[in-house]
Amino acid sequence: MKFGLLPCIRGDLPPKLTIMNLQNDPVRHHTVYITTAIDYVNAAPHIGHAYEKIAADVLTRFYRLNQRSVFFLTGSDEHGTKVAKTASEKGMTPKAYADELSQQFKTAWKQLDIAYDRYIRTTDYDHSLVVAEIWRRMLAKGDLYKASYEGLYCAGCETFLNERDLDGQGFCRLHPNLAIERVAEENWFFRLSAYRDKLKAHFEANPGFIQPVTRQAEVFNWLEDLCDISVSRSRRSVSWGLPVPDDPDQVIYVWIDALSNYLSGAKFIIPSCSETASESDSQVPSSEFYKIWPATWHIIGKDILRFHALYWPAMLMSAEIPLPEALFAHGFITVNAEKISKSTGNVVAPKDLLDRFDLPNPDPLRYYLMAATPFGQDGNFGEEEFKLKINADLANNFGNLLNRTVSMLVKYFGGQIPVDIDELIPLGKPDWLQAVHEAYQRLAFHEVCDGVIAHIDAANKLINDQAPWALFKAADADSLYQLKRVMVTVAHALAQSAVALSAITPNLSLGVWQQLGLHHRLPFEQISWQDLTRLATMFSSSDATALKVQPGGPLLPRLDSELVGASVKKG
RNA sequence: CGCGGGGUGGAGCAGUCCGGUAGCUCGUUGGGCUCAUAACCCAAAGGUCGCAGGUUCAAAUCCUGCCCCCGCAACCA
Repeated sequence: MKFGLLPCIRGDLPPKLTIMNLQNDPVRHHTVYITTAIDYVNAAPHIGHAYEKIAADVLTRFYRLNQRSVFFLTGSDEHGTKVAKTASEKGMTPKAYADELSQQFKTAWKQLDIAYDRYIRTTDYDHSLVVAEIWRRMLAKGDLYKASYEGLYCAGCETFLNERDLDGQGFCRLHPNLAIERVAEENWFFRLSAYRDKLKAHFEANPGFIQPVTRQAEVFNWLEDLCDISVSRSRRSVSWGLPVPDDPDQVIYVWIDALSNYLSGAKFIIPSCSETASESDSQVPSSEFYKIWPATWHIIGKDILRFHALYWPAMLMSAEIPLPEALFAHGFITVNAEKISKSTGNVVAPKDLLDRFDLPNPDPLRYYLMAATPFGQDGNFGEEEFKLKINADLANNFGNLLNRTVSMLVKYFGGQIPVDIDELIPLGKPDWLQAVHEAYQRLAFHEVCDGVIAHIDAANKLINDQAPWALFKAADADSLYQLKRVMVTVAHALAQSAVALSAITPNLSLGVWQQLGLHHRLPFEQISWQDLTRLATMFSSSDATALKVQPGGPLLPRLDSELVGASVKKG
């Protein structure tokens, strides 16, 4: 028996959809709202968690670079049986345990320069108010009903399964070693099936809603047998969770609780000063809410697409709240081609990884994760690949270009960037900046990296072609003028590249900016993407004040082989 | 009829949705340069884009069938 008490109606699938950018409207001044999945606090943060947060952070920094107001939310999911169980094994209260783990996540994100605006915890007070409010709205809409039934409960999935979810022996396909329990209890259900047509209509009207597009067919498949879902548990089976309003024997099911975090994070309810005051004292939603909501991007893992593409929009429709603009489901990464798992011992804290390679800042890790795999596909973090990629792109190309450029500017011009030239030498593809910008908007971060590195390549080639050292040696007027043009062109390319890549490598980009002596003219924090096209004026004769480079040594030391001698695997 | 991902020069990968000279990094071979982080630049070798049909003027890309690989107890994005 399906847990849906209503029959499932099959219907036509939406036609194949094409990608469309809904997020690029330049005239929009509404805040860009970016969220990540909230991490379950039953395990310490690892590189897989970090991957998603880095991507969201990159996107956030990109929008900020474009002078958009951005609100970036991340956080943790802290309710549920597993947390309560682990906490009790450690002799802690669930809350104390969640405090400890969520602090670990916050620390990890700080180490990776994840610049979130709020870290939400599902144990936050305002979140509990939001969940209750959403529940009441869904109830008032008539979309929640109580039903008694006997269902097949899988403790591993923490959910009830359909017959067809079981294998031939009557076990859950995902958890074949766990016995399926026949549970009869009175639970609350959400009338998800009633939203099938509305969801379908929404997908059709908003072809960019589910990204990447390769995921759309999967969602349409699920749409076919959309059934009502159980949204509560009895308190005796799940004690650690938010209570169902006016039904204290029931605890709200994890997804209603977890998904609502996106509303809480957007200040759906701002609690009164006194916690004793009821939320009814406040305006709901708060006056701040629609300054942030709807979400521009929900960045999620491919495993939770179902909940975000179906349950979440239906919940919002039921609660009469506008839907988010888009979801982006990324892939999973393996470590040295192995799935991240405790049993293989390859669960590595991001900080440990930085330490192992003796990295001065998280930029190489951020860069590798963004550059090595198209966002949306599965990827791998391989130590050897990491070392090669970082050395090739960041040390040998980017860092070394800066180093040789600054060195020559010192040697030939006493460190002054010569500004008395008429024009720069054409370099690279004319529209490369535009292409990179467009790649950011598509979350095609690997294209961003490729595009910037290609421009840096072009600058390296220019130096070899023009041989500044020969021009300097020739010392005639024409040669010296050409020498200036070459050096300024390269410095300009470096500056542009640094800014273009700064969403991914904020620390390295700042280093470039400082070494070129640009920081005093235009503080790095104040640069916008629009400045990139005007940057040339800083290097032209129209601006008479000379720029002086500030040599700072190698931007990023090469990763030497002995540093990776130690395996990522830990005993 | 479980679900999903993938098979592109020696290695690792883009490109596939919207068909039109097969691209990148590493490696290999030869050469160049000396400003620079044993770096950088040039050139060369190396691919029947898993197989077989089909559509088309044209297929890595679209359609059909097939083969192979990977993940799916728990931990776990």
